[in-house]
This record gives sequence, structure tokens and C-alpha cells, in this order.
Amino acid sequence: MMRPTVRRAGPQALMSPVLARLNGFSPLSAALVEQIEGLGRRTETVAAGATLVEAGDLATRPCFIVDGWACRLRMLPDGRRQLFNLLIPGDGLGVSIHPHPLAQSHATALTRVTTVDASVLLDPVSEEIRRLMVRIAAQDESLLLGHIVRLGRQTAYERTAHLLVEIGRRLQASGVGEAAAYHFPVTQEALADMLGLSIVHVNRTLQQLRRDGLIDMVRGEMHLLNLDTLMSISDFQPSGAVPTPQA
Amino acid sequence: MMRPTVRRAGPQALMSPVLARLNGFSPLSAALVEQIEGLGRRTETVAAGATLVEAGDLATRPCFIVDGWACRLRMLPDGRRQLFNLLIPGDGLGVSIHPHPLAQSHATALTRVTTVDASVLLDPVSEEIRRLMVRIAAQDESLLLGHIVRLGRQTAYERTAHLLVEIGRRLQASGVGEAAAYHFPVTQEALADMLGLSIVHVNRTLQQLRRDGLIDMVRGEMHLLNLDTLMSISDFQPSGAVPTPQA
DNA sequence: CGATCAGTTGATGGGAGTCAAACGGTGTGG
DNA sequence: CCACACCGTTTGACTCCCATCAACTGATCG
Repeated sequence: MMRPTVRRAGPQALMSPVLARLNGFSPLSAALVEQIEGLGRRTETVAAGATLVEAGDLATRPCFIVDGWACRLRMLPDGRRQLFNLLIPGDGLGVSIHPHPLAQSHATALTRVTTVDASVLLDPVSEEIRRLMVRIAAQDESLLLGHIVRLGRQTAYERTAHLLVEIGRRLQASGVGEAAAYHFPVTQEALADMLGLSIVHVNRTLQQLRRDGLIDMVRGEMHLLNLDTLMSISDFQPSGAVPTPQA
Repeated sequence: MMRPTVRRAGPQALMSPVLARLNGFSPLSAALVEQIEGLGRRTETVAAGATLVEAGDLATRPCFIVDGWACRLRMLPDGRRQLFNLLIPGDGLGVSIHPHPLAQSHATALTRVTTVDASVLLDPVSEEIRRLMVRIAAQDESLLLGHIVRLGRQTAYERTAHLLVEIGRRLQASGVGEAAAYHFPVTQEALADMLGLSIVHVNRTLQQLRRDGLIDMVRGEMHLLNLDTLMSISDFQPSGAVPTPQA
């Protein structure tokens, strides 16, 4: 399903989500910026629904998502699915200092997704990159822990609000959206499998949030109309979850 | 089988959970075994309910749990609690090659807990230790992902079965129990906060499992009477979750 | 011996799942 | 160009799993 790359702008525009996200941790060296921009020469694009990583694969090649949405997930034998996280532009896939022996989970494209190969970044791991990977790993774990709280102890209403806030902050960090206004091409089915709810109930919960004046969504454009309320009802903990540039 | 009584007599008996667990990944070098046994000279014991790690702490000192049960958890403002994992003898706390800037979560003792300081292990990180830490990190993540599936997509019955199987395998790997028979001093309240259920429903679910002839528990001694059935109803994936010695 | 804690049981209610059908948009083929 | 299928969304009716409230038991303990 991989097809030739359509490059619309310069490579630096292509890599900007990765640069923005990493730069959010701490300013990148000029050398690293250049190195990352160089990754943009090797892109790969897959269609929605494509498998990015097969669970149990040996040595999947590390990459960054530069466009589109993906997710990591597990399926149960009877068809039930659970998403572990949503992957947005700027996120890595298999990007770790320590190549895990086996891929921990399946990864699937939720929309058309463009990736860039990141293996050269990890060939000689510089001290700067090592530090960045540690920060990414810490943030990834933090997101997983937040996800566990959502699924275990929050209502559908709270879960949905929490996730929408989290996504906005992450998209903002990657520079592909704003904390309270972003393009959201995820189907309610995927959202249901992320939030541990049924499709029908996700739909009703979103409409309840809309009726309450907290969100608004037209044709994939999500607007969080009252970020403070959304954060307080979902007990959103900004601490360390995302390195926000501004206070 | 041999009852691994934690006897205060020899340090090697004290450290045996750590040694057994690490040895399960790959045989430890004699030098490392000796080094780990040496950790037993600096123990610390806290009562049930004590806080082991405060969330947000800077640089908590790494340690291994050598006796007792603990957990990592988060609390919501209204008192709801969600456990992230259960920590058993042999598990590390803050043991990582990369000292995270901040502790990701609160850690609490569920029973009286004895720990040993592990900081000397990480002072100069040998290649052997580095490899072990990578394995531990991979397993920890795998457990978190399994936990997410439990909470998001499994029924109370399935969740409980899954957790009981997982715990048995981990206790066996640490040599402080067997996969189908182990001491289980966790209250139903803690179990509820782990499984995302109410105390009452945990109680009912355990009794249902008992009525179905799948488990038996008398005075804290858990017996899994039909491991195969428990694994199949909970879709327990042994793959990589725990390095089982036997095939 | 009262007090507290963990476990147990019953009654009741609600949040979320399931089943079913209809709607609108998009793409495709006759 | 329209018919049709397909996909994602929406809505209603009904069901059920699990939470909540409440009371009671047994064990431990100061």
C-alpha cells in the first residue's frame, strides 16, 4: 500500500511536527535540527487502515509520523479492540534508545499516514538524542498512566473530556493544531476503542458535551469551547504530561 | 515445592526474589549475583499504608522490594483511586537506567514492605545491568498495556481472572509462589482499585469464580484450580509478558 | 468490651451496552 | 446521470452489568 511521496513543500515543513515537539523539551542544537530535516528525504505514505507495526515483529524500523493519525492497539479474539494511544504528527514509532526485542503491540494507521525513517538518528546515539529519548519515554509512560485512570475510574463524560484536552495539548506541542482547536479526523469507532466505550455511547457523550457548550465539532474540526471546565471535570493533570512552552 | 520463606537469617535468602526474577531473563554473572546479594545489607521496612514514593518527587532513590506487596497509583480529587500495578518481591521501584526527572506516580505499601537500596547498582551501569533494565522496562510496559486492555475491554469476571493469572506467573518468576498457588494478602479494596471495580463487585466476582470452580482462597492463600480455563476466558497472552523458565 | 476493619449479602438504581433503524455523504458502476 | 452500496453518524428502545446504599458478620485489638 505504499505509494510514491507527494511532497508539497520543503522538507523543513514536512519535519516541522517532529522539530516542534522535540524542541518543546529543550532547544535543539543546530546540528540536530539539520539532521532531522534530512530525514524528510525518505518518506513513506500508507493508506488509512494500513498496519504500521505487526505485534511481535522483530526489529521494526523506527520512524516518526509526520502526517496523519495512527494508534497502537490490541485485539481480543472475539473482535473487541483496545487502543493504547493515539499517534499524531511528531510522535515516534519504535523510536527508542533500546531496541525492544519484540514489538509490544500492533500499530495501525487511522488516516492516511506519512512517516520518515528515523534509524539514522539512532545509529550513533548522541548525548543530545539520548536525553530527548528519555524525555519522550517519560511522557509516553505518563500518557499511558493517564489512560489507565481514564479507563479504570472515570465516567464516559470525564474520559472523553480528558482525552480531548490531552489531544489538543499534544497537537499544539507538535504545531499542527491549537490546544482548543484542532483537526480531528478520528472516527467515533476508533474513539470508542480508545475510551473503552461503545460507538453509540461515544456519540451520545460527544453530543452531551456539545449540549453543555463545552465542545463543538463541525466536519472534523474540533473546538474546545471551555478548556478550564473540560480540564476540571476530567481532572486533567498538566504536570509533566506535556512540556508546555508557555506557562 | 520449596517454600521460599523470607528468613532474616541470610542475605542471600533476603535477595532471592530479586535474583530469581533477574535470573529469569538470562543467567546472571557470578559477579552480579554477589553484588546483588550485597544489597541485602541495607534494608528498610515500612508498615502497610506507608508511602514509598511521593508523586512528583525529585530523584527518589531506586530500590528493590524484597518482601511484601506495594503498588503504584493515582488518586482523583474526589477520592477515587486507580492502581497502575502491583509490586511484588523482586520488583524495582525507580530502578531505571534513566533517572526520570520526576516520579511519575505515587507508590504505597499494601502490606508491610521491606526494600533494599539499589543505587549502587546504577552508579556505574555495567553492560549486563543495562541489558537487564531494558528487559525490565519492556516487561513493565507490557504489563501496563495488558492492564489497559483489562480496564477498557474486559468484564469484571475476565479482568479478575486475568489479573490472578498474571500475578501467579510473576510470583513464580520471583520464586515467592507458584503460578497456581500463592499467598495473596491484598485487600478486596485494593483489588477493586486495581481492577476499576467497586469493592462489592470484586467480592461477588471472586465468589463467582469460586462457585465456578476456578479459584479457591482461604485466609489469603490463593489457589487457581484451573489455570487453562482462567487463561482462556481472560485471553491471557503469555507472550513476553513474563519470561517463564519452563516451556 | 466497644471499636475498627475486611469481608459478605441483599435491594435498588443508573450508566453504558446492545439491537435496530434511519440519515447523509461519497464513491462506483451501469 | 442516477442507482446503489458503503461508511460513519445519529437516534430510539430495551437490557444488563456494575455501582451505590445499607446492614450484618467475624476477626483483631487496644
